[in-house]
Amino acid sequence: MDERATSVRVPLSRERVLETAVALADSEQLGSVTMRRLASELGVEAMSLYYHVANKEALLDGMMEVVFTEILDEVGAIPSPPPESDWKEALRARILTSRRVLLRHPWAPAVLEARTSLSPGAAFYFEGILAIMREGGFSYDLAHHALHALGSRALGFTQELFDPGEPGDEEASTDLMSEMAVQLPHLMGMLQEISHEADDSTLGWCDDQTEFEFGLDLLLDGLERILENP
Amino acid sequence: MDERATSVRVPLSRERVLETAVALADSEQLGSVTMRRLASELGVEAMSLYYHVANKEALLDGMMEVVFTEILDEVGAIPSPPPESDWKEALRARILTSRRVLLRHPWAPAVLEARTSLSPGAAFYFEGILAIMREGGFSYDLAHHALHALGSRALGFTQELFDPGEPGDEEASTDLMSEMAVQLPHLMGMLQEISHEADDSTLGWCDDQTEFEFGLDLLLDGLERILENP
DNA sequence: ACCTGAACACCGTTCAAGT
DNA sequence: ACCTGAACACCGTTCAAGT
Repeated sequence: MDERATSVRVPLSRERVLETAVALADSEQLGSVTMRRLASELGVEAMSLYYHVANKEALLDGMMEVVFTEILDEVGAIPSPPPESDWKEALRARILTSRRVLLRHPWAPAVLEARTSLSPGAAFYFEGILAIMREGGFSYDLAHHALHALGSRALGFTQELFDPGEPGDEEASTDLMSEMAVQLPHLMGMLQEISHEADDSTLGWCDDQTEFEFGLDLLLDGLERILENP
Repeated sequence: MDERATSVRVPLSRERVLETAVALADSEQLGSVTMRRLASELGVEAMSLYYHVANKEALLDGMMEVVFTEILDEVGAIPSPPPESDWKEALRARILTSRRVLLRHPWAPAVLEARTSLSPGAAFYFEGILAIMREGGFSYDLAHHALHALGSRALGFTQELFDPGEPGDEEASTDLMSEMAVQLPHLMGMLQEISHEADDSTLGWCDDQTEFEFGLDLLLDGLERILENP
């Protein structure tokens, strides 16, 4: 039950610190990862962490390296693109693989956006993306534009700007609803139509995976057009 | 010089609190907006703020409402699209206007992404976007896909995942550089080519505005194709 | 080499109290 | 009605000290 009860105390190490931090963020949330809480999870005092990690920023960087290692592992499992192969399919597969890993670490996108410098793990990931693009005939210039256009989609995520929540939820005050319908007719129209369709969809209200792939394919198709008619 | 020296103390109000908070985040950074700091900026004790604002979360929501009011003001200044007009141009103009406002409030995207519920200001903004799409012949279903595909681009921003920094900066250790060139040939190739081109570009290293418009047009053109060949 | 206790300078927030 | 002082439970981090 209690790890701290084991007779031989496992000594701390940078890896153990980072992996415990990742597990903590996974099972609770990023906010739960404080130096004190993480230390207690490891059966140790907060200050001991500073022996293995420079400060909290370094801790977050280290957590991201753990995630990138996972991504690169899974992406490496994909057979590298056969020569002259379909760059679009290769990119799609790599990106959706990265997405699958990030879905296991929902806190990672927020950390990633806060970091400004390019970490080694990220560099290797983008190296792979660029290799596929070059193989597919992209100039460095087009590849550069493509990376910006994809943005976080190149890593398999987009941030939802809002969560429409359950329709008709929270009191469902008909007054408020009808007032909204008057002031926001199109928004209400869309929400109603979408919520109706949710009935025959499998993944509920807004199927994020479907939406992600829709946007991704829109961009990939657009890049293909530019590539073919420069 | 010092507002607190004026004989008549301007009483606090929700508006004054929110506007001061926005100004503080603009001139410094979001991290500078603490209850204590904001209070001292207003010549008041931290606890006084709680009379006008429920808590820090409500303060951030209020700050976003200030920003959305600005966006809606500027967007309203654009003549609403003449009937049967070009939806693509109308969308583009609206989105680039929102972007111009957000560039004045660089902290706003981060706050927006942290919030989960749809604020009134955001609702009105998206209502306008949807109205243009519907006018242009979008079904609610396509409009819904389009909103997801655009993501934060609908509001005029994308988050840069990393800042490549000055090339050859930070010691410019040729050892490190040549090692990177071996392990990351495509990434280095792209960065070198891009940095060369920066010389005849006006906006420096990576012209964000150009990149933003490139990605935006890729998506708008893609949507147009879907609309015309359903 | 590795871990710790005490302390510092910060947070957001409460509560009872002042005018 | 509006503002405040003192206090609480948290942060990350330092530093000198223990083994």
